Amino acid sequence: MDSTDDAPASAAPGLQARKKLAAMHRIQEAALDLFEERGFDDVAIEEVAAAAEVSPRTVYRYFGSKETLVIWDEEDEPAVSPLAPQFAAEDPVGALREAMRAGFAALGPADLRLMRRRVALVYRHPGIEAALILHAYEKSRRIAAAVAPDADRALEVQVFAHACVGAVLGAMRHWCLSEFARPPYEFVDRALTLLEHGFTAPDRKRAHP
Amino acid sequence: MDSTDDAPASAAPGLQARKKLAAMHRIQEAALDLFEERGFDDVAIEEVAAAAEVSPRTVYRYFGSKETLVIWDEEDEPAVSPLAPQFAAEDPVGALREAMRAGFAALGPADLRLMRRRVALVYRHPGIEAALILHAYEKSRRIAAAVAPDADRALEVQVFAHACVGAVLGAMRHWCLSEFARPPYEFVDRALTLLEHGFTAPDRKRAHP
DNA sequence: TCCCAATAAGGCAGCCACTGTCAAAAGGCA
DNA sequence: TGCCTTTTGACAGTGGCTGCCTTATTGGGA
Repeated sequence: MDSTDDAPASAAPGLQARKKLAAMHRIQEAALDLFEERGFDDVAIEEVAAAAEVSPRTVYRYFGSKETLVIWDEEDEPAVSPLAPQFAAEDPVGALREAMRAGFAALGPADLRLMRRRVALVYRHPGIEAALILHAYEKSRRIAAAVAPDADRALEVQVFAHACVGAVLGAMRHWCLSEFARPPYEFVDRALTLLEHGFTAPDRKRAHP
Repeated sequence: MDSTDDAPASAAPGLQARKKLAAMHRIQEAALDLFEERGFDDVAIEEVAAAAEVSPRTVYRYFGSKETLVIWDEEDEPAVSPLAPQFAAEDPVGALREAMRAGFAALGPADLRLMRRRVALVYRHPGIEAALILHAYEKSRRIAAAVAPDADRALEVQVFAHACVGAVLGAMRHWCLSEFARPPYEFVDRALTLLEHGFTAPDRKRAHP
């Protein structure tokens, strides 16, 4: 049905799809406002819906869960498949690093501000964090399955994927803990460098080199 | 009731604590039975409580959430602090490997059977998996904070901790996917070996292109 | 042995996340 | 304009989870 969009498939998302996307942004904005003001647990979906001027049912239809209101990212969905071939390359960590660098570089100031708000909420509420980690794990496993469909390497590739998720989420967490003092890519870069070198003896990298 | 443990608690867990632990085991057993029979989503806490002959309120008091009925492990709690000094050693992956090996070796056949049931349920239901991942992440962060309280190494240690969690969970997942054909430690061992070597070019380990 | 504090368990009422269903509305096409 | 597809909203219901209060159960002292 909608998968093979008509003539202007790639560049034209369709009219209704745009309206839906605009509504999602409006709903997420309203949700973040309320969550920051009164806390995630003390805001009912009904209030978010009222603030965004849609019905509660529509909020659930679009987002599926309360946590998704925070972790949803428009750029997140189409980025799955084109990433896969990158990881089949010689240097998968380098590919991920480059993808993250490009991703952050493409963000405008408004996008970055939005991401900060979302990250801050994620690490203030374990339930949201759990949803984010699971989301990242599943996404990484989809990529892993695309890279290595054969069974004997599946474990290795998946462990690598999980490690990447752990590295990126750890970086995001420390970006948040540092109160966003430095650009997020620096944290990701440090985390990924660690993955490359392996963990034989991380204590060697102690205070005085 | 089967409270046959009238013997004085040797290690000082207290009498009531023992009764509570016995009840928790009984409740978890009843929950696993029902979840396996009819699926996690189609079993209400009320039914679990009835099967275990306690009140629903007590189930929540003991476990806090429905997912915890599956992921709870008696051995899980005291194992936090004694693990920390191990990781400060020269070879943290080796320390984890040894801890896991010893942990699995200490399991009796009944324990192993219980773990298989729990793992199978975890990977059949994303919500339970999310709870388990979050639990593992938080535990790993507690250990990480104990190992490296200083701020500048915090990111590195946390990334390492997350990577370990990803490796172990990936191993558990493939243990489950293999239908528990081989001992679980083999999967953990393979996953941890990967962490040691780093991810500079895992494709080099390919079968034969 | 009995009684009394302290703690744990049960019962009850309620909130709210989430879902299925169906009717109303909006948009596209002749 | 009228028909048809898709989308949205309203309603009702399920069940996870919590706070509050009452009722057992336990342990200790007179």
